[in-house]
Amino acid sequence: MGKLVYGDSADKTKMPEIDKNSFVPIYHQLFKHFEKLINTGELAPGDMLPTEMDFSEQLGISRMTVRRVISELAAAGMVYTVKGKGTFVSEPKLDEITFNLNQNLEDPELAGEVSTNLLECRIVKTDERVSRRLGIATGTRCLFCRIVTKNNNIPMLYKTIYSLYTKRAPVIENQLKDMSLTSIALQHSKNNPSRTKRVLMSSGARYDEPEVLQIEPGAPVFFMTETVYDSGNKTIAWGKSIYRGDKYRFVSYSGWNLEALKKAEEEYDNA
Amino acid sequence: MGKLVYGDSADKTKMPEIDKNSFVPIYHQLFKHFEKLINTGELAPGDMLPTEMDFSEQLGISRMTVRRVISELAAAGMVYTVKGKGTFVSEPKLDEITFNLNQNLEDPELAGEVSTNLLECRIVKTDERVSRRLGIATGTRCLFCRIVTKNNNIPMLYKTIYSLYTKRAPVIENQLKDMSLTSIALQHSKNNPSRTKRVLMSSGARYDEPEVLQIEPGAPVFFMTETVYDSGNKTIAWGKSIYRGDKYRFVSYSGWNLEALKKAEEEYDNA
DNA sequence: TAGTGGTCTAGACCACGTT
DNA sequence: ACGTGGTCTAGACCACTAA
Repeated sequence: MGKLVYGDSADKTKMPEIDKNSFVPIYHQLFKHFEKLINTGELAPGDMLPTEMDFSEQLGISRMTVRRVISELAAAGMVYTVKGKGTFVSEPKLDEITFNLNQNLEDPELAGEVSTNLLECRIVKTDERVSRRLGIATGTRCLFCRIVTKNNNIPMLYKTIYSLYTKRAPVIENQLKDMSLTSIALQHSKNNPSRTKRVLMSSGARYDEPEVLQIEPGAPVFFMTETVYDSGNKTIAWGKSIYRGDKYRFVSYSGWNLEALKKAEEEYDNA
Repeated sequence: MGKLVYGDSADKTKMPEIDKNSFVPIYHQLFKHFEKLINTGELAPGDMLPTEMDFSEQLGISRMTVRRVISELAAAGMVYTVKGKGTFVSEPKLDEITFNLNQNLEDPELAGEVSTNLLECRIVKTDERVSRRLGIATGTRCLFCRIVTKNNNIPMLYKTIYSLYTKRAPVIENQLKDMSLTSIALQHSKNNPSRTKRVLMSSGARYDEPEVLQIEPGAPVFFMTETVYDSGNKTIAWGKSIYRGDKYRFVSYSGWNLEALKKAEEEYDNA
């Protein structure tokens, strides 16, 4: 790896220009400077950054301000610090594979008229099978719904949900549009949801799924279960979602910690 | 939501005890204090925290130290700040669904003897189809491999990869064990990988997949493509992975206190 | 011993929201 | 006018690394 010490004789030329009177905070100017150097490869993985004192002295800014920049770069995964040695450029994390489901629901491919059909919605007393899933006594009152989401009138997603019905709030069909299991649980259970667990599987369409989603039996689908817990670790809702395999795909990008970068930018934009 | 202002008359009783002489940094003690209050629900979403000055004065610590704690809580998503108003406890983000693939590869369910079989591995000149995928000229030299990963001698995962072969490094079979596409690209391409894109789909086994994975044609599988780019946005490797649907499942937790949830489940599973 | 990052202080001034 | 968080300073002392 490069042992290029970015400082040495080239100090002054490599130092960024900081406008202290700008409405843009100093730490943000410095952050952008390093973000660019690292992304363009001018600073390669393994390279050492100038020391905090170098920056402080040569730019005429406080060491604490320099430290803020470095800690934000570290949070973004772009650099790491070693006590007693210095600050170094990280290797990009290429094997961190995380698929975000929410992004996908707003996929441009899915843009168009989105509609939600409530196929069934009623209060049921749980049978043994559902009771076991929810970890509650058989015969407990539950809200039971089956919902299909369509895009340009093509069925895309089929949800079946069970939620404790301890609040006895009225069930309003309009409110169920785009409703997630957590918001349904929030509306109908006295216990507020505080945690969820989701399991994603690959499966073939079965039972009533082919008919509802208008696909062949056995056609590829994503099968996801959701379990919603309250703060006491009690299950208050359970649901399954069937995503048409020919319509949904999950995308993951990795490299530099893009989320942290986005966050930092959003925070700045909001401020 | 709760409008309980945690401060007011109860200030002193609610203030944490800080040991300034502890080897544990003050900011870490304070962070743990709030993490606990928020996880146990003593501080509920919407509640306002004491002001930075309150802490600074009543605990006898610097405001900058208090600010560090708050910024770390904010980075963890537990609180948010509003300029001119105060610091407030966030709602847990229950609908942030992210499936992490790496966790899953170390799934306890998959524990056992893991072996990697190299079905095929040679240098090829790319045909038109592969060239288009890699965005390179037809006939470019590429490393081509087909790998199957077995667990207790049961095939679980079937990978096919293409990587630019510009480095002409020797291909050592031992090194291919547990090798990701990015590390193969790193070894055999002169251009260092800097970004990857992955697409996850639900599919049915086809082509030679049923035979390799010892499953029925059409059986549910996760189908994932990976594309590796260098810093100039050029593709340097491409691969597809077929995960047996009956063996792999992706789990996602969201909300507060994820560690506690996992623990509780493990205890339940063991019981 | 000299240099590095890690923690912490006690102020300063500012922009913003509420009263 | 006042209180809030946001930015920034100019120091201090510490623990760790390396020569």
